Amino acid sequence: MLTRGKLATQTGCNIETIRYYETIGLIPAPARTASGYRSYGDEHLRRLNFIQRARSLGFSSEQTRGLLDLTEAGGNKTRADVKSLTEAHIDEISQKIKDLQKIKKRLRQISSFCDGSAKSASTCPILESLFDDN
Amino acid sequence: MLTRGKLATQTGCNIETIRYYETIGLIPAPARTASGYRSYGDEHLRRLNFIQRARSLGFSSEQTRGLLDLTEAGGNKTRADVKSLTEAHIDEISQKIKDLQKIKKRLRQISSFCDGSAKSASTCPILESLFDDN
DNA sequence: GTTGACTCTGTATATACTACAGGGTTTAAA
DNA sequence: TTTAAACCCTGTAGTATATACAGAGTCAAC
Repeated sequence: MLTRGKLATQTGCNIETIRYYETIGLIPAPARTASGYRSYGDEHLRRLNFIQRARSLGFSSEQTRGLLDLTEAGGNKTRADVKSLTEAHIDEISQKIKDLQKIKKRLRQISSFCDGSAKSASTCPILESLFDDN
Repeated sequence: MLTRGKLATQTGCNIETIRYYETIGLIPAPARTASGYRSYGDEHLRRLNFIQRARSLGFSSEQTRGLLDLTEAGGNKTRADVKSLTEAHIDEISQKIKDLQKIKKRLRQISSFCDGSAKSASTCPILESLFDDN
């Protein structure tokens, strides 16, 4: 249904990256046309969208594979296995959300401070706080 | 105050990565002892902690530098500049949080499904939904 | 004052892409 | 129907972001 180029366009993924993901086994090798062109379906589209999102959120290829593997535990994983893996991922994601919210809070302070009238940003005392841990 | 090794230990950053960040200018070159050892202070510690966090959240080195630069707009940026940059970062971060929340929601569904009693995970119908966009 | 842990620099390797070259295929206008 | 643009194929090279290692110097403690 989809050529590699169309898959790239629809996902926003670089066309070469799609081939790369195939070589490292992150997306399955698609069917080929008679002339050898790759032919992708909706499954590839959804999978690639998920991979893109996970990568942009700081998950490595291996972590992303781990998330994807939850969906295809081919009989060798029990529900208990999947559950504990899933819980671990949930904890990790919760931490990421917390970290992002911290940064967002700081940025909001910066933004509202910048509503002031001074010309230069260099005198802004709140900026320093971007480094803090709270 | 801190050697490179101690900075590595306290931040969880690989010791070689610290040198790398120095070569690409992500952290400033620290003072040196008489014998040439790097000597880091609290400023380096906080900056490196922030870098680590930002990188783990999917910000590139350049994006991280952009966030850090907000704190040291050396007179050449107006408050309006800083504000619009900051707002853009806030939007980006909000999107990341949304994406993480979506994934987390799906993982929670998986987790609660796995409380069922069947032995194999391969029959779990919810797993498929990990790929969806909602 | 010697040994073990640590640091220095330079360079090599790994991971995750991204780009390019040389050639075949598809599409659509001339 | 030919032919030119646009696309796909493979292989390979380059870039970004680390990480590891080798050989030599430094520090701390026993």
